[in-house]
Amino acid sequence: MLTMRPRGTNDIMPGEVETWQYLERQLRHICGEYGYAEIRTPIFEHTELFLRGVGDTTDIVEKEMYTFIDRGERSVTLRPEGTASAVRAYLEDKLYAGSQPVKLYYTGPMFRYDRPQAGRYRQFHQFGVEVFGSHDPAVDAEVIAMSMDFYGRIGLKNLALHVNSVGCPACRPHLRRQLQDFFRPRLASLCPNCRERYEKNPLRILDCKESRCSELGAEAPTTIDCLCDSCLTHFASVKKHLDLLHLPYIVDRRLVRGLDYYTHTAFEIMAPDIGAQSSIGGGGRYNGLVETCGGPPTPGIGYALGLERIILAMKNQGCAIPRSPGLDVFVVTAGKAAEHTAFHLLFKIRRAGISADKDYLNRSLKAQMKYAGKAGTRFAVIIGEEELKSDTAVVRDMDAQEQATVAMGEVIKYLQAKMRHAPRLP
RNA sequence: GUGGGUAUAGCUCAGAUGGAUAGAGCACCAGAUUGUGGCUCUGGGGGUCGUGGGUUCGAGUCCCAUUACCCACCCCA
Repeated sequence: MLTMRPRGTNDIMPGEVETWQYLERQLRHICGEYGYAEIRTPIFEHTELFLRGVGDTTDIVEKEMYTFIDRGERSVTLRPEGTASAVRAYLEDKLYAGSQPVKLYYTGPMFRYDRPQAGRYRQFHQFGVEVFGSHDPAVDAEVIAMSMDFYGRIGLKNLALHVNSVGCPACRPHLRRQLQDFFRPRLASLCPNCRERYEKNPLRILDCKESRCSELGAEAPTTIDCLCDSCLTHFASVKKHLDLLHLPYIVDRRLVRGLDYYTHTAFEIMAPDIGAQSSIGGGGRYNGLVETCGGPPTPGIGYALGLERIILAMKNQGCAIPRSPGLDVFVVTAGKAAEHTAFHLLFKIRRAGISADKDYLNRSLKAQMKYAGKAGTRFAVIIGEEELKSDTAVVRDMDAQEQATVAMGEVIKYLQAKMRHAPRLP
């Protein structure tokens, strides 16, 4: 146990972490372009926030939360998603009092106690955005388009964008009644799960993956059939705005999504070839959530994407993932006498803004060269007895296999000139 | 929470029907006429065979349990 990480968690090691940094860089960049500001909320919150915010009949709350009692006997929970915290912060820090809309983004680890599987972990990482304070369907389209824009920039292809409207408090009861009327005679044929859903949340039956249920549900009235006029208008406008951007989408009448707080627009992005957990992002509008959490009636919309699944999809699609460049310089010593001079030079090189390292294992010249070569270092700066005597250093270009003897005082200038005239190829 | 598969060196894996000092490739380290990397050659260090029980004269190999990983259900990112 001592040397094993907890189930469903991952170490992101050198070699892999560069991919994460790359994605985080791209995400921050795109947020800047779209006018979203970063928010950093705690990784744990009072349990009641998620009970209220996520919905206490959801799977997340019913069986997936990491909840514990702290030393002050408060029940706290490792966040299973990001929206609830954003809403809490919006209220606690009174962002509703400032200019609207408020456009936020966040990224970081989320926690759900679930059985690990391809693309599913107990600690996983999400990036998400939330927009508070606007009813405008164009915002729905912006949020959707922003996610699609991001996927495109990192080179993901063959994605399917599913959109739907799940209605509002005005049309939900109507839909609920229609669905119950429809399923009542077929109740016996539904899976046990869906028999429960019939009472608690018949909408979710449409989302069931059991083949029997989905066959039965094929003829069922869907959310779209029961939408009120304002919902229909809103949905039409969202689609119109997506059309304006030439964003292809599939109207998926069966798309419901598992969190209770969604109203109006719901959407999900699916990637092929990453296993059964094919959703790489999703979101929707949650006009009632802020009020549910004790705030003023405030419209909101957001989405979240899973970084692990994005990376999985990128690997499977062969997307280019930038590698970190090697060191610029490795300072090599031949003989112990040169150690002091080498150490001093190493720091002068670094202070000049050139990345550099040296051997700390007392290795032979040959071994140091080998190490430098393997690490992809651009230059070796070699100091031995002869160089000490003449106050010089040998600067070797590892790729070009050329070297020159340079006066010690000129080494940095020489390196800078070399790097300027022949920048390293990626 | 349910089901299936896997677990042997740092990595990828060999090790029929139980009986060698448990192997290979890659990686790592050191050498190849004593100050120079990537190729080649030679040599070397490394494994309580996931863990704990059991069967047996004898278990990496069979049985049970346990843990982890992989995959699927479920759900979702």
